[in-house]
Amino acid sequence: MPKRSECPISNVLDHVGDKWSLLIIRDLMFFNKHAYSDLQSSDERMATNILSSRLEKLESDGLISKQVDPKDKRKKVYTLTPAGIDMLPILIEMIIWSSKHSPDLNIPEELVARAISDRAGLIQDLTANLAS
Amino acid sequence: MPKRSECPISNVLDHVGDKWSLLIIRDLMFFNKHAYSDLQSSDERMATNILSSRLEKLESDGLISKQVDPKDKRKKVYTLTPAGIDMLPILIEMIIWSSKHSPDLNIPEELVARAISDRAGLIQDLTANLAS
DNA sequence: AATTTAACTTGCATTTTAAAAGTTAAATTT
DNA sequence: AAATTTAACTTTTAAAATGCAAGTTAAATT
Repeated sequence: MPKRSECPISNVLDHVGDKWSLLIIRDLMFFNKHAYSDLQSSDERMATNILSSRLEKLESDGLISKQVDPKDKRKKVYTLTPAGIDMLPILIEMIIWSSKHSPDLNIPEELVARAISDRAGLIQDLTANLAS
Repeated sequence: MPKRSECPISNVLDHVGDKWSLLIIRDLMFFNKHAYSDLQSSDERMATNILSSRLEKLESDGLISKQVDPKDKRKKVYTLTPAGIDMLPILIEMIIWSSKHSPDLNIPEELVARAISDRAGLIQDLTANLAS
């Protein structure tokens, strides 16, 4: 996706403005998924060709990186780059929005509680965990 | 878009997970645009049929509302609902992300500075402005 | 050596998008 | 009052993206 404007919001959407990319980032961030098959087995059931094309774009956009698993060379290990990790605050605000406006969803209550009462601490902890 | 899962992030994407919807919300939120023609004239140049379909979905999702302008009955006035206003923190985090990772963009420096140093105050002020 | 697993790619039908032109009702101009 | 312009769309059609199923390849396991 070419740059559509100078707008910082439009810019983020140029990277992750679709139904799937942020779910990949979510899985890498919150669920410790690192393999292609892990990502494919999420509840939203992304088609394999779409997953493939999104991983390719996220990697070329610098949000994720891909390495061969040294223990099993069939496997690829997908991880977030610093730019990908920095999407975390956006995801947290989405969680907060849904907890307020879609109370019908099954959202871990303690996560929401901490996101609201200790946002900075939560971001700090999750970021530290991802860096390691 | 039907609900894809119980995930709060997926849920937000079900509402605004495309390249355009959040730009409409941005224009209503930051640029005081309220008319169809205003929205169409943004830098990103959304096609008129897409704008129309997105406005329809955002309204049926409860993020915006539409009224006839009493002063000029040709005009419709689009405004954010409380749920739409509550997307603000998500947009702010996007601005912060872009300021950090796409420094080539022309982002109002004072906005970014305040978003970082006085997030709560900024949200408070913008929200108050939108409520009126 | 044969089978299974992981990570994809390919082919094709369906859906969505984009670009351009057309429609309708209300307001403005002549 | 009639003609023109404006605002908000809708329609049409081609191009692109999506979704589903099946197929491929290399590495690991049996």
